[in-house]
Order: sequence, then structure tokens, then C-alpha cells
Amino acid sequence: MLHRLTRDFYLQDTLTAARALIGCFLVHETEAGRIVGRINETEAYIGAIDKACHAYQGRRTPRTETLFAQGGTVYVYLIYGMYHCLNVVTEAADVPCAVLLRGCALVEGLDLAAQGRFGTAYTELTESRQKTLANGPGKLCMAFGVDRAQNNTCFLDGALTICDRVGPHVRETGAITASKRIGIDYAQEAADFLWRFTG
DNA sequence: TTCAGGATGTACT
DNA sequence: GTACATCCTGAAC
Repeated sequence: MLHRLTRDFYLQDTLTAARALIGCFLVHETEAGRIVGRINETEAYIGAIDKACHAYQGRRTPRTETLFAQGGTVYVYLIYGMYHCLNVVTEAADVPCAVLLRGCALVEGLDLAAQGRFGTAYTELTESRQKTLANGPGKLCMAFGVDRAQNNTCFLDGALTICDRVGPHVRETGAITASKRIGIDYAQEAADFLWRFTG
């Protein structure tokens, strides 16, 4: 069984959505098979008040255009010239907000993910590499085979989706922790917002 | 076990 | 020209 989150979910308040995404499943249906991971780390980016957000104060450029789409849109961008980051656009159209998916634990399609990251089968990986398969935004994209081709597609009807139920897996969360976001020291007071969720 | 440095390209000043 | 929502490797402790 595969149960996609509905439009209502993505139209929620960004901080609420960022917290609620913990425990949900990121699913990518590729030609080679399905890759599924339990989301365990997210960060919220809210354009109106957030200096770390690409669309801070409504800054609108070709790159940030996707952030102004309706909640449920996929926003992928290139960072540091070599890595991609996968975001979930939230809230209504013309409100630039998104949730960055920073990490997940793979539960299905392990070999596909390992091929994407290291070019070898999962069973060939060292224990260390198995544990760190998708525990960071750049790594998550490599493992799921996500790049800018997915930018501006839709989580509701595309190959890339988010579900609260996939096969035998059901969304399940224990304690969720809020903490400071990572890698945005340049964002002054916004760097101290507790907009990172793990669980 | 921790840490510094390099790779790399796009967007924007 | 500069900065960037990162990751990996290898050297030092």
C-alpha cells in the first residue's frame, strides 16, 4: 500500500509541516525500481522573515521561482557546485516557503541507493557507508537519484512523492527534537531559529 | 577521533 | 569576483 500525502498537508504552516514530515516516507519511482526512505531530519525555510531563505523578503529570481509555487511542489537546487538539495514547497502560491529534507533512513531499494551513491551494491558497502547512505541533504539526493530534472515537479502526481504509508511501513514517530539549522551562519539572527527537526 | 582543505558551477553583486 | 542550505579524503593527535 502506498498512501500519498494530500494537497492539504503541503498547504499547512511551514513549521507544522516540517515537524509533521518526520517519520513520513520519501518515495522515488525510478525505471530501475522504487527507493523508499523514512524522513528523520528536516529544516524549515520561510521567505518572509528568514535571511537564510533564497527568497528572503520575496526575492524572486529564475532560481527561486519554484519557491513561489503552490505547496506540494518539488524544489531542487545545486549547492557548492556539486551537490543537490531537495526541498518540499509549502503554503499557498506566492508565499515563498519550503522544507529542506536533510536526512532519511532507507527502508527499500537499498541497492539502488548504494549504486547512486557509491556505484556498488549495498552488501558491498562498509558498515560506515551503510549508516551514512542518506544522512545529509547532498547524500540524500545522491541516494535517491534526485537532481534538477525533478525541480518544479509535483509531489502529488510525479515520480517523486511523500507518503505516510508504504507497503509494510507506517509513519511512526517518537520524540521530535527542535534545534538550530545547519550551515547558515551567514544568516545572522535567523541562524538561531529552532527550525530544524529530527526524530 | 577530530579537523582542515579542496572540489566545483551557478546565481547574483 | 564572491559566496554558497555540502561531502570526502587524508593527516594529525
